[in-house]
Amino acid sequence: MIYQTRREPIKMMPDPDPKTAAEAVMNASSKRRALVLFGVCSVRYKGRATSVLSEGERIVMLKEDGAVLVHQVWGYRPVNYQPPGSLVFAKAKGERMEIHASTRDSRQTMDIEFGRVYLAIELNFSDNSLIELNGTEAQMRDSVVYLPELIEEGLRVITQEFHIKSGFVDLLALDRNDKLVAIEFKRLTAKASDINQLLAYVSRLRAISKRREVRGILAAPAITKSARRLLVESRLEFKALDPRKCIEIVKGVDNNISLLNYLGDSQSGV
Amino acid sequence: MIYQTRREPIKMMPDPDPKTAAEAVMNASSKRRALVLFGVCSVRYKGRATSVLSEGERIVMLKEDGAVLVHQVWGYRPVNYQPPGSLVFAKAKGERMEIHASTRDSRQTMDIEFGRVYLAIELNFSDNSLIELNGTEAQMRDSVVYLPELIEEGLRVITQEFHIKSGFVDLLALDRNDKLVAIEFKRLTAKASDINQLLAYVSRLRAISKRREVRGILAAPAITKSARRLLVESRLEFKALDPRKCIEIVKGVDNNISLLNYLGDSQSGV
DNA sequence: CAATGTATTTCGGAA
DNA sequence: TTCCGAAGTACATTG
Repeated sequence: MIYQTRREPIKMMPDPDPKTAAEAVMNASSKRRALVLFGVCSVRYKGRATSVLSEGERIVMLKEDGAVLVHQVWGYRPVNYQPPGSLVFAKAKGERMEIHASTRDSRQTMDIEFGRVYLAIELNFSDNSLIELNGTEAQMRDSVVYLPELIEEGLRVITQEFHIKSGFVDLLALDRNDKLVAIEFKRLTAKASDINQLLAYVSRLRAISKRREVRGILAAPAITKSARRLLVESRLEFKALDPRKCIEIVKGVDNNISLLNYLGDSQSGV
Repeated sequence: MIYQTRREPIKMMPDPDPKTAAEAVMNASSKRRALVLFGVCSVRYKGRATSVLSEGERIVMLKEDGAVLVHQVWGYRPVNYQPPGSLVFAKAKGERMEIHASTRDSRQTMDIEFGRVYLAIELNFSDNSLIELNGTEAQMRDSVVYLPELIEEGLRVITQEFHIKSGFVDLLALDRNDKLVAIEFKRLTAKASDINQLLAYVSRLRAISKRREVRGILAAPAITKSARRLLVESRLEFKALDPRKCIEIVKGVDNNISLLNYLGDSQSGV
């Protein structure tokens, strides 16, 4: 007979003294478990840049993969952090508890000094799910591969992610007049830097393929006014394309739905 | 006589039922307090893209400014989120608790469904500190403004953040031969896209200032091999400049230390 | 408000 | 490993 111990998903340690808190950190780290701390701390970082954050009440997350995040009670980003793969140490120092985290190459180090820990929570969490994301730039590209008419009639795709010195061209195609077409996709409103990117690719392609004329098309849901001016001036083209509408096309192909249905929806008389 | 209630920085609610958990969320939200939840949840997002994340044990942070972060026990980034300024609602639904967060324009919505909440913590935190960051790109630029010799002898700065159609030129200067010099700073190893960016600015400047010759200098701690090839081919120049070394120069100027000290350090016989 | 570029960017993918 | 560009990017800054 096997007695299965009931897994405790969270282990709470309220108001630990510095020594207990330090042990909790070292213990969680060695077991590769996540630990969340609530308390008063200051933070120093030294690495690609340096930073100082004076004392305040914060949330500190030590993750299973060695990532360390210091969160304030506002904002999307951690105010301080160490990337995944960091090594974590902790020790009590009088009335304070210090956490030291460094990347394996020790080029980046972060030091958190807790003047007070209100609560420490060790997590024995199970989570095998990965997020499924739709509406990406890659799906915009795929939808045009499946349905080149989304850009224009008579377009034939040659290749994707074509490597040239200046970078990767999202999509390379030939138009009905056999001109080479470089297409750059953007999920969001296209701006000046996006035009520059496309222009660099087109210039490069023109240098490579001197025989053939080269067109450049930016496919995005919208474009800023100044970016459009730059685009027109650079003799590039814009094609409105919404990433959300591209999802159903990619999904439709995945589900073996006939492409003709989509053609029927988007184009009359095809 | 005033009786000051002792502020409770954290309020723990272990193992709340769905109704209690929903009330905790609504309550924290109305008081503009942060709330952290530990439990089993699934997440759906619909907005600029769409995403589905199936059930798993996670940490959910509802921040004072309306930001909502769903963290897995690994990784730097939240697996799902809503940006600051979001509106948060919660309700019990049978044995489950649902949190709905949407941006004010309701263009982005996230739904979190909790099958179980192990623990909810309301935070009454005080944190007035802002991070002080050093070694930024802006400081690289400033250090060259103060000490143009960092790039080359005889350089005279004209202006910073010069707006042209293609974007902003970090620094515009004249060299000893009165040629126009566009300088682009990068904190990290420069890559192909950075060369393209500089090249776009230089081309634009050449179009504007037809009289004067225009040089383009990329100042960064390092450059990738292929980026260097592209740079040389584009007749642009590279100048090694470490953002960490720029800090002391900017700081030195702030502290009224004579620039000559630095010149003495970095250049012999000046 | 729109527009632009940085970020201790992180992250994944391809050569 | 190096290198590249996307990101539900967020964020600050400037016109």
